[in-house]
Amino acid sequence: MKFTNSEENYLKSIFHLQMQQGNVSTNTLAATLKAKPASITDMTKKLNAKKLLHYKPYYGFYLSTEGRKAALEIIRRHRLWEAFLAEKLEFQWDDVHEIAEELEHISSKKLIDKLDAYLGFPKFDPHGDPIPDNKGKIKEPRKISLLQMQTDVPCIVCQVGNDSAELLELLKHKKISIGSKLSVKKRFEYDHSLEIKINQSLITISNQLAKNVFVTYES
Amino acid sequence: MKFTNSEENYLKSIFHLQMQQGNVSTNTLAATLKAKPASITDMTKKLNAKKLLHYKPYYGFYLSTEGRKAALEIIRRHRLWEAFLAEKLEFQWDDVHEIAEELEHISSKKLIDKLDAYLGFPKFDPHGDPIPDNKGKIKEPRKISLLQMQTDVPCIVCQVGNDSAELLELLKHKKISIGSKLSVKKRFEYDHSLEIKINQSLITISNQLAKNVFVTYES
DNA sequence: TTTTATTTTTAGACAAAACTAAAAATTTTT
DNA sequence: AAAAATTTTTAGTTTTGTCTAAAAATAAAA
Ligand SMILES: [Mn+2]
Ligand SMILES: [Mn+2]
Ligand SMILES: [Mn+2]
Ligand SMILES: [Mn+2]
Repeated sequence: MKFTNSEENYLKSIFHLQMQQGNVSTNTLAATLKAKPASITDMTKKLNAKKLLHYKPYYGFYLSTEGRKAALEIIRRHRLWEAFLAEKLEFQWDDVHEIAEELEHISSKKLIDKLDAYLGFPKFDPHGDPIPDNKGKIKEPRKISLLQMQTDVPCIVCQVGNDSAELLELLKHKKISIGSKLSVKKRFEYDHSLEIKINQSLITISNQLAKNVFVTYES
Repeated sequence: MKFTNSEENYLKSIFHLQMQQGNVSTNTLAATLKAKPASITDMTKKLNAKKLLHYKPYYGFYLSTEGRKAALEIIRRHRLWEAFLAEKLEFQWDDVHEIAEELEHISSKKLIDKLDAYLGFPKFDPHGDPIPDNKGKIKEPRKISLLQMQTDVPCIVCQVGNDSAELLELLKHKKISIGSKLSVKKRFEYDHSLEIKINQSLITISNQLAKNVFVTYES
């Protein structure tokens, strides 16, 4: 699918914010894009209609699988161009970002794959950020502790914090294992415990346990 | 000064039309830009207000000194990117134009001058068209259309009339490219087609094609 | 020199992407 | 639980670039 420059900038910013915090709010996105909140709502509705993100009025939004895929393509283009500017054209590393902001919107797949090959398939951009490959895969596996995971986003357990018998026993008892699909439903401020939905039922997880369960977004 | 993509496309097209004919008319520009005449009038008035062209309602228009300077910068960017795509990224010559149509709008002067240096300050793009230097100077080659070329004189293809996909496809099929050595062997009065010798074989070329193939004498 | 055809311009509409100002929903504080 | 503060959305405008349909100007034909 082909997007406008503006749509692409939104997708990219939402992706980045999502990496840091969980759910993205209208105001934070407005701040990073240097736009007014009203403009964010407008575009958010448009991206929602295109099924690029999940949006519930007043409760923020997060990218859909589609949207995440698109964002990764844009990030790939951005970082490959940054690599080109720095390595081939001898730009300083603090000088490449602005130009890459424009180059990233040129969407020819052939162009980007050829550029990638020309640069020798670099894994990182000049700032050390990983460059997604042509399948959208990033070198570093993207894992988040359940504590960081935003609510209501389906995700998959991919790693546990350690191999202690006690931890594994508890996980086994709660029927959580690598590959389990779940989503965080609620957080309690009192003891920082979470309620998660797994296997069609709601269960409670302590803060200590959540800290040691790592998930990735559903692919 | 900074222009919108649309303004730049208009400036470029007007420049090219001006090279062929003299004054540019609303309808011809509409045809080359694949837009409606009403749109041309709108943009023409805007460019006139910005003093980029001289415009007299109902009597066509032509670029001002300012406008010509801007057009040459865009053409410089376009052709440098085409050179980059062909030489560094190994694109075919009939495959570079479309992508350069987008790249040409990235206006960083530093980027273009660095790209120019990286390519070794090329004088011609993959289609044999001259690349303006960073002062806007073009080095015009001494060239003759195949139509004007006398028979049995060896010559070298140095330029094609335009970058249209259809023209390039036909040239590719006939194995004619920049640098090809050939000589005109025969002309036919009936349809003004020619027979030329190229790669040790005789092939037929239509009048329309010959008009758009330019050659220089062998040096 | 009228009439007809063509070209060009105007008038009005539309979509995209932004904005301001005001209303509505949510969150926080009292 | 009510009031105040904050966040988010809606409503209405603006700019850019395009379009269609109709009017006006110019060019060509009769
Ligand atoms: Mn950008
Ligand atoms: Mn970077
Ligand atoms: Mn263009
Ligand atoms: Mn060219």
